[in-house]
Amino acid sequence: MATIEDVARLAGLSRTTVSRVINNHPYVSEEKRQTVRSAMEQLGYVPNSIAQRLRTQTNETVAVLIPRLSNPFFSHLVDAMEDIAALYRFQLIICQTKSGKEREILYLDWLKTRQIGGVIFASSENDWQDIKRYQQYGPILFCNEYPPGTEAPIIHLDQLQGGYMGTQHLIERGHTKIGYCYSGRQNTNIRDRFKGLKLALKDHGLSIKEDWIFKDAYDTKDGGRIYYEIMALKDRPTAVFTGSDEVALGIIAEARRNGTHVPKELAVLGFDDQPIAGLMDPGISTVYQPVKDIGKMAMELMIQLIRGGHPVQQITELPLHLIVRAST
Amino acid sequence: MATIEDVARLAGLSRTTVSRVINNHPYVSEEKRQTVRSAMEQLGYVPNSIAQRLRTQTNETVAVLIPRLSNPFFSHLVDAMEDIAALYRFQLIICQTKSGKEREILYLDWLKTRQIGGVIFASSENDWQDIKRYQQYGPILFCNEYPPGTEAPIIHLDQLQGGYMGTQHLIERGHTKIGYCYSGRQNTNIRDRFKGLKLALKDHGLSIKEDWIFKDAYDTKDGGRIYYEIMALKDRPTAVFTGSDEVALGIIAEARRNGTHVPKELAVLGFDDQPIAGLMDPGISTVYQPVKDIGKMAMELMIQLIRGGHPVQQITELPLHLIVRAST
DNA sequence: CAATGATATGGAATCGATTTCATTTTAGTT
DNA sequence: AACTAAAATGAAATCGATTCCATATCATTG
Repeated sequence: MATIEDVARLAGLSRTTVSRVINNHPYVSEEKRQTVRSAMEQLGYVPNSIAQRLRTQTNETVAVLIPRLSNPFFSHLVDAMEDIAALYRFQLIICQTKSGKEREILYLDWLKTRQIGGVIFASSENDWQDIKRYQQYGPILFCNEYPPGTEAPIIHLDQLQGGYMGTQHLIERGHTKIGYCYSGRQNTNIRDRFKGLKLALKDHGLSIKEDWIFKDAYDTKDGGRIYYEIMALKDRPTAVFTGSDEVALGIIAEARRNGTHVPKELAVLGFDDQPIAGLMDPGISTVYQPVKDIGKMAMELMIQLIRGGHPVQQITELPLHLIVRAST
Repeated sequence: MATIEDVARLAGLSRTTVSRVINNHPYVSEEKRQTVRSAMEQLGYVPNSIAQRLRTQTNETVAVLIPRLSNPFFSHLVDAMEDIAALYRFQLIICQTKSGKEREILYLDWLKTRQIGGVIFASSENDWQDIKRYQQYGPILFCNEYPPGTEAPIIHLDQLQGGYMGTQHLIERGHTKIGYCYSGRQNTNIRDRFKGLKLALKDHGLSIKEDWIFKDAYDTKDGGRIYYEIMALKDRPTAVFTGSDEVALGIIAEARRNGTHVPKELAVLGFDDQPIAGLMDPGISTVYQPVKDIGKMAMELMIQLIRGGHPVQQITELPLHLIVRAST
């Protein structure tokens, strides 16, 4: 591998001049510039970016922490982030935390050892106080989810508004007995969404029964189980606000198998607007989250911060959109 | 940020000794070892890995080139790769090529500039000759797809066997008029799969009509269109082997809407075994690809190569599995 | 007791770039 | 022609580690 030294020698000039040519600095005569260029060409020289990073103390790599990539929400989020990163020639490192506290810290340590320039949390299990101490090593920001008390830039979706909007839609369709499913995990997003639901109910003089709240709702299988749990109730909800399209799909599939009409006997509202939602028959009404938008915004901001911007404790909140199909 | 120099000064020892402690080298007395340890502790010192990389000329980061992350096949593949990378404390960099030749080369240049230690191609648009020249800068291997003539390690799925197996299944179900859909792109995988189909037909004294080959089949929408194309034919296939579950889903959905019975009037075989395949009613028969397995194997091999293994021109081929549901 | 090998430690070179500072050359002004 | 500012160039320091080589101490052995 040719080094800057080799180029300098071949060109009969100093390393300084070669460096100036590489970095397009002024005060190099056109003649020498050409000499250097051809020497670089001849040797197939490219600057060693590790050496550059060490010298300039910059690191144009961003780590993104997500629970797992096979979750479509996160793969779409990272997809959008990578587009922006590539645009600025930044590198994007994938870190799957598997929702583990220790894994998160493991990846944060990469910030400490200067392996990466900044960290975007797309989900987080640790408390803010434990993450905070890493801020001194580089910019940290949150996209989508964030721990309570976060003192760092946050770009997220207005889950409260999403919960409110979805619930209001069900109420407008004439439902007064509305059920709710959620994963059972407690994070800001899930909490806010539930707050939105309760707020909408309250604003319309309604409330939710304890029996109508279903936990551990992650996938289609859970949806199937929840269908039976609903049917087993004496006082049943006539509509369910599920936390995900998968769960909605599970409920709808089981309902069909058992001859329960959707939405007449049971209305089902999904969340996410994943491809399946539009393809099912009946199509699943759902709440669309502008994932790509927050992904792009987060990466844009991160790049600015790494390039020397000042981290402002700013909160950006994007609205969710209701997509009405046939299931409600 | 504390440097090794600071630690040495505080401990009253040389940088050499501190380095020896960091790297667990012998010939350091237990006493000094403790002195160094506590100095490191006191200063909150961690070695700068950029400096380490420069000095040791090692780079424990791997770039994975995929068309796009929102394609579930690739997000699952990368998921598996990241698990292994994390295990060895390697970094995984995501590179979405958007199936663009130039983008591929852009990322390959990162190998040249030493930003990354090795590259895994999960798909590739460039010819082998154009990729070959980058081998001198670090290990390159192919996982899933590869250009003809590749002289690098390949880990892939036996698409020929997959095509054969799927076709044989349809023949066993009594079909003699079998249609085929594919993306229209030409890569080794798609070609091999088609070869498998033709081979199975030939072995049973059958053949395919030009009219029964449908191109530009990427998603559900295309599936819908293809359904009508099939129905418009005078001499119709009674079964279709689609290149993806999405396309199969599109055909099935449109068939149902038009009262065409699946599988009686038209049998549909998918590919990939994506979650929807099992959830649909009727469930989609499909060909399952052990994606996680090739992902893990590829990353294991890459790490060995980066650690100084000898790249052998080896080809690892994993079999596909048939999953029979209700659509065939 | 001298010779030898194992253990411990540090000085200085090195990895491959950028940048400061000093020096020389050129161009412009009076 | 003399003077000054701008342009061009290079020597050497620097980023933060590792490692080669030299040297010093210690224990062991014949």
